[in-house]
Amino acid sequence: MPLAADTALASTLRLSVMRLARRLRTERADSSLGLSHLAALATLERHGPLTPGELAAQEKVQPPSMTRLLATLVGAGLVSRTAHPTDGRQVLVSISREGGTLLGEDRRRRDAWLARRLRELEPADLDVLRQAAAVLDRLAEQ
Amino acid sequence: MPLAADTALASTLRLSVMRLARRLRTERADSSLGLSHLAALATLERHGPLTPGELAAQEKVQPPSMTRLLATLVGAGLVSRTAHPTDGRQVLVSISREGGTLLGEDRRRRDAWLARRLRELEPADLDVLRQAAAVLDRLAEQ
DNA sequence: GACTATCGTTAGCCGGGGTAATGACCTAGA
DNA sequence: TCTAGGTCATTACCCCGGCTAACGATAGTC
Repeated sequence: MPLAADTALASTLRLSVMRLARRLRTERADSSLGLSHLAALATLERHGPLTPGELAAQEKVQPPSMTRLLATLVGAGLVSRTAHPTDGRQVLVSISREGGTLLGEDRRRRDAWLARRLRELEPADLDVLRQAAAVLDRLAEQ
Repeated sequence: MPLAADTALASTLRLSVMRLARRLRTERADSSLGLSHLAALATLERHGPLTPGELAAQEKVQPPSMTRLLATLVGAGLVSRTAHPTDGRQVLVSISREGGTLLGEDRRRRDAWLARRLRELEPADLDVLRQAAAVLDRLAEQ
């Protein structure tokens, strides 16, 4: 009965993923910036300069929340605001050199913990994870 | 060079897990109770009656936060407070029948989405996930 | 040239986390 | 035995990061 097997797998897989996600999240208890700040920074790095509105949409956050978030980032010198070339209402936000550096460090630090744990696994397990990563991505997409 | 391969895997695996976790989290946009409430409820179901302090420790939360959280749950009739048999300072908190029911429903609802997605995968992919779940658990533990 | 729409921001609310202080109760030592 | 100190839950209060509503400035349109 493949259907019953699927729901059982769904249950255990959900718990496993959430547990590891929580662990990964807490393994970043520093950097003074919240997750949302880092996420916004990462999006800016990926997409290049964006308006606050576009960034808010990307991050699934309301514009006022993004405004406040940007105030923090600008204050820390991690992003900069520039005037929009043609539309006086809009603003362009771009990541600064410092922002890119901080992002890289944070990413490296978070990967470090997981990489250390991975080193304790059997090669066969690593292979499973390698294949699983792709499947997990397919599950999450859309 | 297995070390470089590990850090690359760490990076992609971290992103995959976090992405799926976010997706699973948002696939629960209702039930009026926050994640912390459900987590506390689940812990009570797993461990049986606990004192607020023990529960707070389990949930990695400070006691005052647990007090407030419990106030909500008690108010909703999902848990009940009883006096500690030997220690007058302490309190025992246990999940109620309604709490168990609500927990089951929430779990079922969350599993449903994932189970539906799993049904669209190849059997080989399912096998990978089955093996991966165990490995992910091992990564998260401790 | 006035009217409307859009954009970013400001003002203020709320939930859920934290620390500090409080009160009830237990426990050990004089 | 009773008193001093420790432990537990709770209360009071603050912070952070979401949200909606309201507002000022600028574009676009008739």
